Amino acid sequence: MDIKQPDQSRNTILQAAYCEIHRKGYQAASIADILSDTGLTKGALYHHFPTKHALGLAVIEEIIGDRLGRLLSDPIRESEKPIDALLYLIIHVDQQVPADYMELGCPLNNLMQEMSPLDHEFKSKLNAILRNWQDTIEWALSTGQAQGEIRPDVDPKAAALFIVSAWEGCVGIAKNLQSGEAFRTCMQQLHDYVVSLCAGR
Amino acid sequence: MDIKQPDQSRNTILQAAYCEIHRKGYQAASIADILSDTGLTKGALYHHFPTKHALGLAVIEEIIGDRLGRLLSDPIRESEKPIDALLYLIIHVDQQVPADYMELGCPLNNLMQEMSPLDHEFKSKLNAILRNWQDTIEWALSTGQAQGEIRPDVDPKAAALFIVSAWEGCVGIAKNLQSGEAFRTCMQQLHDYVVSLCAGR
DNA sequence: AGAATAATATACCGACCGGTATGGATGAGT
DNA sequence: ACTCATCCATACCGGTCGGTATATTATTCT
Repeated sequence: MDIKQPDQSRNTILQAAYCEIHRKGYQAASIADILSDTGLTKGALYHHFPTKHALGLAVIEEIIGDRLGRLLSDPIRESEKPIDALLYLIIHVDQQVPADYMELGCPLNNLMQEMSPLDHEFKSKLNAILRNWQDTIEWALSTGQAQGEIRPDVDPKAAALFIVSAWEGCVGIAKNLQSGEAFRTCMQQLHDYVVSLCAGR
Repeated sequence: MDIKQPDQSRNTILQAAYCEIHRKGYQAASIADILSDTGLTKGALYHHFPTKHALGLAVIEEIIGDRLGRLLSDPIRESEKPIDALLYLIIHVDQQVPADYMELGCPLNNLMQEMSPLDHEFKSKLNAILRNWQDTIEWALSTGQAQGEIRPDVDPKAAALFIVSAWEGCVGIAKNLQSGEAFRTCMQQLHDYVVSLCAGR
């Protein structure tokens, strides 16, 4: 046995669990398979996490929420022209994401589809992430209205809800069709929708 | 034991499997639970279906495809003004569907999300249903163009792909939020998108 | 240095799963 | 009425799952 590194072990398990869950879903992800990739065993896992359920929640909070925020919210929040940032993201998000995302889909959406009707803790944590994303887009639309870019008759909250819904829908359909081509044409249509919310069109 | 009715038994099992899969997903749906609702046993099931896999495929082909076609394609195909039929469906589909659809989501989308990356037979059969739906909407848009309702610069195939994607996205998000309200506002935005494809806007 | 505690490995358990083997009941054909 | 294929129930199997009990090793504290 090597040196014991609790924090690193915990993180190794979290990452492996994330990958396994992303590939197979939460319920089909087996503890044994998660551990086989790492050099660790059940003793380590059940020392850091009381149950598989807790491990799943930790993956959501500490990995998925974090990554999604960094990828989809931060660029918009940090931009002075959030609508431009949003439009840029819609078109170029497929280039900023690991290659397997196309075939495996969005981890957030996958888990929501699988677990939200089954477990209310999963549901609330996943919905918090979704809400955060939606709020960001709503903020972008409101800011766009203040800047005169977005038409004043647009309802930012409703439009933001639709954008995240359509976005996840595009990812899901592209995953089923196993087609990056389909994803891009689909996101191009979403791009056109957002443009249709802009003033002077 | 009662009188033997092979066709009815097969159909009973198919329906029970459909409900169980709709509630829990394919992998989490257990043979025992499927049968417990019906009065039948494994002997009956494995007489009519060689494996759980074959049962799942039969559910897709004989139930899901059928229902989706009846609900979402036939009204459009049979209408003389398909765009109006499409817009009507987008707004009123939530009233034409069993109550549990809101919390359980679309059976087609659920299965696509779960199984398409895992099994190519599931994927191809599910994609065939999706393709059929998309083709219907593409046909509606093309017909709309011929009737002068839809702008000529609209790409019917791309727009149809986006509509089904966004549609499934709306259902999925509404399922996670457990909110019929969210579903309706979301579909209203999809409605507005389709209207934005119409001429004279 | 010694004691206490944290961290990890190993072996094991009961529950459940999909699937099978077998046999009995039913109905159709002759 | 006898045969035979269809239909279905029951008991059982091997395998996998999440989880536990326990022992051992590493670290930290006194």
